[in-house]
Amino acid sequence: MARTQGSHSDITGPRVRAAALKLFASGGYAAVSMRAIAAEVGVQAGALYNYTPDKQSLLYDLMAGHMTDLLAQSPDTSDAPPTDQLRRFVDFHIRFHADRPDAVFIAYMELRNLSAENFVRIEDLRRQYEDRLENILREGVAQGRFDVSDTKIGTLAIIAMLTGVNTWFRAGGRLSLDEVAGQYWDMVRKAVGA
Amino acid sequence: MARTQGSHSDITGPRVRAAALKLFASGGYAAVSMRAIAAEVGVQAGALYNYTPDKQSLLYDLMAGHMTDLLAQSPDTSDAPPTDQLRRFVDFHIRFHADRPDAVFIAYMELRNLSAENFVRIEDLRRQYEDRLENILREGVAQGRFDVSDTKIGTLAIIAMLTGVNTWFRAGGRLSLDEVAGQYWDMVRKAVGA
DNA sequence: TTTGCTTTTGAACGATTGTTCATTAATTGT
DNA sequence: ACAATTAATGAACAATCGTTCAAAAGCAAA
Repeated sequence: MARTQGSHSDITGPRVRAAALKLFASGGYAAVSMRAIAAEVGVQAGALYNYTPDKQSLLYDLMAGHMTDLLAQSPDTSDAPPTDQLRRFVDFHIRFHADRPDAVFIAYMELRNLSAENFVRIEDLRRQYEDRLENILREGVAQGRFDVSDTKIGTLAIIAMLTGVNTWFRAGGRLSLDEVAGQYWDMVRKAVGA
Repeated sequence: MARTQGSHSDITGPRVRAAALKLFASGGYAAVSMRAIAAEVGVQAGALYNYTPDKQSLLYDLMAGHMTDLLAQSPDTSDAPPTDQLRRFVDFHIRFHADRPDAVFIAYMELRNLSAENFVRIEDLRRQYEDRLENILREGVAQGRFDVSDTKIGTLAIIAMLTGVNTWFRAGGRLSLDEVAGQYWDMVRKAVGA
């Protein structure tokens, strides 16, 4: 056998990325073989190389795509009051991350499996995202609305706290996403003294 | 060659665990071979099996040891006021984790590489630790000293925030551990309304 | 229907994996 | 000095790894 009935790159390509996302998230990049990804898609391992030059690029593309989406969709609220900006940031972060747990998991867990060049690219995107929150905190402090003694620490503390939601939140559980977002906003608001 | 000069299980055993800790933390369990661990120790791969039945046990023993230490050393403050208990918990958590970044990293990142039975054992230890914080929050709420609408969420949010310190804190950096611990306590105190 | 292009197979490559074990050397106890 | 025990070697095992590629088969346009 060779080419199979109904095979088409427009279909197989996305399925390869979806399979890699799912398996990398559940098993870890190093523990997932190209043959396992191929089996999830329903092809032989060799066919994957029509869609990625190698395994490393498959990981990098998933992570870069995720971080790019994060930056593209994060709200631009630069003319609103700092407290409103912060509230919208918290709400966006929780909802964006709750929507794509696999991509979030990979973006946090597989950094060490990136090549050196790919690592700095991803870290740059992450820093850009953190800077958006830090700018909000700085503006709030400058306007005397927030009480944060070190905005860098505040930024990292808030992001760690918010991203931690992904370790336990499951849709359909005890709490709705609205309730979770509301309670985290309450804690963040109090923590920055707003 | 066979047994080497000066070789002794009391020396090699700890070195095997130390090498595994270091390499698992930097490269990830799945990406580190038994031969790489052996090379770090300075022996051949076969010699490792005098100290562990298999690679999986090596990982489990490291994680179980870490979690057991965490529980054994966490302060028992059950007769102090909730605010004091929380302050001591925050301080302990930050310092304990800052002291052993490799073990912390493994305990959070390698859960999925545990066998099913080992996973539930480690998760049980983690839940015990979280329960200690939640009991503090509950007591504070019951006494009207804390304002936390859901103590389970509050527990997970605080632990995520505190453990996040390990992703960026390095001894000798811009901030001392005292300063970091102080600022996190400030944020936690405000977040729970104490 | 023929032609050219796209997509996949399936076998093969050398390298590496975790683990076992007979052998050998160093150490310890008498 | 000798015997018993401990600790390491190094070769070997089957399995699996990422990747390549000629061959084959489906598809689209003429």
